[in-house]
Amino acid sequence: MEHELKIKMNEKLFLRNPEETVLGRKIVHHGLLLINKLGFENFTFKKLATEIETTEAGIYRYFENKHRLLVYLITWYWSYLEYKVSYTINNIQDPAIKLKNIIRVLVEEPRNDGFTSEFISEQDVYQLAIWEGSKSYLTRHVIQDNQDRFFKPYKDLCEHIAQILLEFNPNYPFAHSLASTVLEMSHSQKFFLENLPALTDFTIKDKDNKIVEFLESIVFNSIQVK
Amino acid sequence: MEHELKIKMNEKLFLRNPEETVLGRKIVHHGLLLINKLGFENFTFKKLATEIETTEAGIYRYFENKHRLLVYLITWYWSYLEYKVSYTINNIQDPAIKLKNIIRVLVEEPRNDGFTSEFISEQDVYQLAIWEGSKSYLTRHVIQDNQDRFFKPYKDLCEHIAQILLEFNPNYPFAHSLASTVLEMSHSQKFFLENLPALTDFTIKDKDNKIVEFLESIVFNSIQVK
DNA sequence: TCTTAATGATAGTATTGCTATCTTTGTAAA
DNA sequence: TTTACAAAGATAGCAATACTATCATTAAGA
Repeated sequence: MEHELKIKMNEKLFLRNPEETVLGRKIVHHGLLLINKLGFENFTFKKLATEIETTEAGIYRYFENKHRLLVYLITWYWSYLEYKVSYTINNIQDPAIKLKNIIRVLVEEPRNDGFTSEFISEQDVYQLAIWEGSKSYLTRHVIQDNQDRFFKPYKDLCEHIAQILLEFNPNYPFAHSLASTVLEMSHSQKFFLENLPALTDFTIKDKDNKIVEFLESIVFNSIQVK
Repeated sequence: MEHELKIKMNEKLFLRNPEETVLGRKIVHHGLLLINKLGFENFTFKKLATEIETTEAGIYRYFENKHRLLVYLITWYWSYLEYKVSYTINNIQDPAIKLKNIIRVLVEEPRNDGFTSEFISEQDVYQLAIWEGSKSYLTRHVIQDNQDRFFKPYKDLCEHIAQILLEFNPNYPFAHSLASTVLEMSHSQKFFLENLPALTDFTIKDKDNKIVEFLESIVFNSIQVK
């Protein structure tokens, strides 16, 4: 039995819910592919419209602008990750094992593992998160976007991880910062490895194992009770 | 006696060296201010031209496009940081003290401390690094830009810090990744603190001390010889 | 004084980032 | 079965962006 993952998206992210129509799903699906192909800066609604054989105006009926589409996709990813994290640590008692599982989930490129949504591919949205994730909040309207709760999935995920860090060591004073550090670095180190390898100690051959080791070492050495 | 800091910029970053002319320096100086004011996405050469009472075409004679100007400013910042790092640890033997000094230099907002260039304000370029720094490399042309050595100052700085980490513990296997983590986090955590505080454990009141503590704890717990 | 580099002034073009309007189509209630 | 209504298609248009090109003017240096 497949478990279709249904993520409740923030309604302020769109003008018309893209999940509900064929065109909407095409916009999200091909939007993701096209941003990944061109990079966010070179991506336009015009190009997407051509790709899916609709009109620019048609896309604007769903999303106010391309940044909203980006945030839509990235928040989907965070929600998806949060679900995956909850799922993988379910029934585990030992916070150390929980944390190890979480780090592995963060670092490993997702496979099609049954969480899949119909129209958002986990692999693709993971690549998007690596390349474009921080552009979702590095804007002048971050405060307003935050008030509109666009970053709630990210903050929830961070909070979740922070709570497990505190479960391990209730006196650790930087649980949230350490959680956001691990989240950010799981993307950055991967980007660096592939594009600016001098900023890391990994090689493509290492696959994900060394990044996992690195993040584990940071986490456990930090929260260890002395 | 003032020590004017002269940073040798990568020549591929510009079409005409902006340091050498009044207009060039105005472009860099006011470009920095205007990107900080508007955010990089909303910044245009047209707006900058109006600001400094020249023409768009005039600016294009110096920089191929606004991204090159961004990279120019950000690499200036990295070079400046590298200089500052070298300066602050000069004559210090103990790698632990070196590292503490470096972390403080990374986290503390620069004051006018005599390293100042004539036309680039350290405070402003520091704000730029926090808000727009990662956009300098999060592009589809990162590989080409890297081949053109645009990121050499960043990599040098990372290498420098990595070497000191290894001085402390020659067996630590993730010196470069830890160095880039500290570099990235010194910006991210600051951005989060000011804009998405739920991702941190700091408050504005804490000033920089807590971020310093946090980064110190990560670094020293990681590299400690067991 | 001549030369040349830098700047200014102006124009133009393709693309981007939208908004507006009008028509067609497909479904669903009356 | 007609009606009606929402979604999508088609088309137009407009201001801003991201450039490039050309020609005139100025300023400094040889």
